[in-house]
Amino acid sequence: MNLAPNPAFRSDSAASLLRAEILSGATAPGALLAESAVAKRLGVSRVPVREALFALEREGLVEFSPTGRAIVKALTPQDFEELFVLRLALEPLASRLAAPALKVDISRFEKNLSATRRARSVQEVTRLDLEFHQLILEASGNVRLLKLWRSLRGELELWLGRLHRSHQLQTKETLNETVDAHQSIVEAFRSHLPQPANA
Amino acid sequence: MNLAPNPAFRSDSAASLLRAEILSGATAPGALLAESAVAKRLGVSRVPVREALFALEREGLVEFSPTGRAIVKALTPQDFEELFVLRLALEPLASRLAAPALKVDISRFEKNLSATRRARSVQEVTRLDLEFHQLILEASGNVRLLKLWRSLRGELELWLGRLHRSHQLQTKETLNETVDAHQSIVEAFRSHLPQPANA
DNA sequence: CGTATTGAAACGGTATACCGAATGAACCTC
DNA sequence: GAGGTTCATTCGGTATACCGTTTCAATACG
Repeated sequence: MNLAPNPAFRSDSAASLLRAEILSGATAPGALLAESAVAKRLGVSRVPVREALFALEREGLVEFSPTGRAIVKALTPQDFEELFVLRLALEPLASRLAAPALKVDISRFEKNLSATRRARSVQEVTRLDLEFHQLILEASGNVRLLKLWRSLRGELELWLGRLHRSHQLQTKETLNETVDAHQSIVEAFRSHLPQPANA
Repeated sequence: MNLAPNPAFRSDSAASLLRAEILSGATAPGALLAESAVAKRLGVSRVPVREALFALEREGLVEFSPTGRAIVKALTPQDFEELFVLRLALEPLASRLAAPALKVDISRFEKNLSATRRARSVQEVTRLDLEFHQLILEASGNVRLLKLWRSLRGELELWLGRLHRSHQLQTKETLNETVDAHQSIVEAFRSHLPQPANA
């Protein structure tokens, strides 16, 4: 029997830990992530830490100084503008691609939608919103498009987390707008689908 | 005095060499790029080779097997379709962003355009075409958009190179279509620009 | 003849060590 | 006291070594 092909690489573990720390705000924006220090703290050598930092850079959570130092990304309002423009281009594109070719269960969308209706915190809404759009991206069938979107998702989560911690997100509006928008997308998908034979 | 901040890292050199080999077709699609072998061939250790391979993966020239082996990407027609769809989404977006905010010299575009008119090989046309669009991406001011596009550029070059080597590109049509399209884009930019005060 | 087994070679993930460059603070100069 | 210099420390880039896993071909088995 084949074992799992990936018996928990240390670099993946390191990336997960650092990712959680950054998204939770435990490590401040602009903070230096020195390889040696992180390695000692996580109990591994510098090599897997190095790879974890590269991975986090691809996710947009970390950036490198010209001399190769890894620092926690500090987002500016202009960064948010850029991300918003790109979401507004990529996500509708994914919808157009997914609509005629949708092969996966529409039930996954409905499940997400009802979970969003039951959501009780703004973090939950934003998390489910991102998940909803990721479902669209996956259904688009364009793996490169999904990759591009993923490379933005980390930064979006980073930004939303910081906004939330500074109490600049309003729950009620976010929830209603999100549910309405998702509802209409699901309807559009349903109208393009062949009639389901049964439950 | 400050020296250049980057005195030619071995990992960059390794990436450049491997990139050239892959784009020229010297290393066949699907070929294994074993770290040890490449390291010995280039006269460096495995570490910089490793980083070079990661960089090439971001560029889409290399992909990793589930067990971590790096292989030269083998493109399918579906891959080309995906790339085409994304170009068709990203490049017009960049044009729309660049048109009102264009700050850089329009002369750079004109220089590229006239070089394209003088081009005498299909490789030259495709290279100048990619460069033209990269100028637009840079003028858009959206650095994330430029990054996304860059991550596709490598794969496009890979594909075009292979098409060319199998004689599936026609020079004449490509040239005329490219020049016409670029011409109209430059005109659009010009009409949105303030009148130049002088030369 | 096709299929399972096994064993050696190859490969990737990680640890450790070394080195030059970058950094920042104490020090000196004016 | 402000600005430049020096020097010890820190940090990243690279080389080398070790180990478990994967791979693949030779071999044994049906």
